[in-house]
Amino acid sequence: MSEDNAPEIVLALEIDDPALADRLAKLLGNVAGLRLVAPGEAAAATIVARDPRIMPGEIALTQRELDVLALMAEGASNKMIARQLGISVHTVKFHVGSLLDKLDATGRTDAVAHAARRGVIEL
Amino acid sequence: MSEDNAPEIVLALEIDDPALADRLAKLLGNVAGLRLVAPGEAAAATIVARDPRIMPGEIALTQRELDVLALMAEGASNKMIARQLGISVHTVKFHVGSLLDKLDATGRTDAVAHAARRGVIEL
DNA sequence: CGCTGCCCTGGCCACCCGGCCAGTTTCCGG
DNA sequence: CCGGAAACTGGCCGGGTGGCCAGGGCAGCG
Repeated sequence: MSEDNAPEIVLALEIDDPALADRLAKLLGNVAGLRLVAPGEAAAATIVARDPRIMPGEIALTQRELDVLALMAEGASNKMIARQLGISVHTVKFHVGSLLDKLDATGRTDAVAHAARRGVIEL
Repeated sequence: MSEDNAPEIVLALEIDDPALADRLAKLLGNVAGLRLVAPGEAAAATIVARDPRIMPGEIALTQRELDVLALMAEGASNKMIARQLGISVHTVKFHVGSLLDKLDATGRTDAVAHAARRGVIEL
């Protein structure tokens, strides 16, 4: 009593591997209630290539470092971060230094990029 | 002669909306050749919530700006970028300035973050 | 031929960044 | 009680960054 009134779920397929994409398209094409996206159409969900959750070697960041990192990703300067967190610029630099170290980055831009790549933050 | 020997495709589900996730899980559970991921298992593909292709308002970046942007995302300094592209630091600054303008960013870190968000570059 | 856009370069300067030194407090576990 | 880790603060300084000024060349277009 709930299957028939639910609208179709529109799925987009974003797979580089042609073989896998083809098999998925075949399999999903036969499922009632499911439909693959039409060109230009907005999809409810997308099937992407590989599992983004596998990230071996979790980075151990302290809470404060995460705070600083998040603001860095917003493009905030050290001064802005200091104001935002209610701490001194020196302390911000201290945490940024730790982040550069832990994330193996050469600068704040590199740090944000690395963090985003490893799933530590979400852009 | 090719269907039966193909291994099952393991799919991970990463949907915030519980209702949508539930409906998808039900639908996909009945499909032969498909299997949802087991906890801790690596998936061949993942179903994510939104359609990543919706990015209204394409940013018009010149080729040179894309070059500079890519190197910026790698954490390269202006001097490094200049060496890499065989141009002067001043020219790099010029392109960086244009990027900050077009991407509506306050600094190079912000520019990379914005570009990544809008799909201009891939981290 | 002018106009426009892109690419390139120089100098100058205020500010920011990252790395170095030093110190403090708090809290948790051995 | 005495580490150790985390958080916090200060000064100093070389180099990086971003914004401003000024130019130049070279392609395509009306």
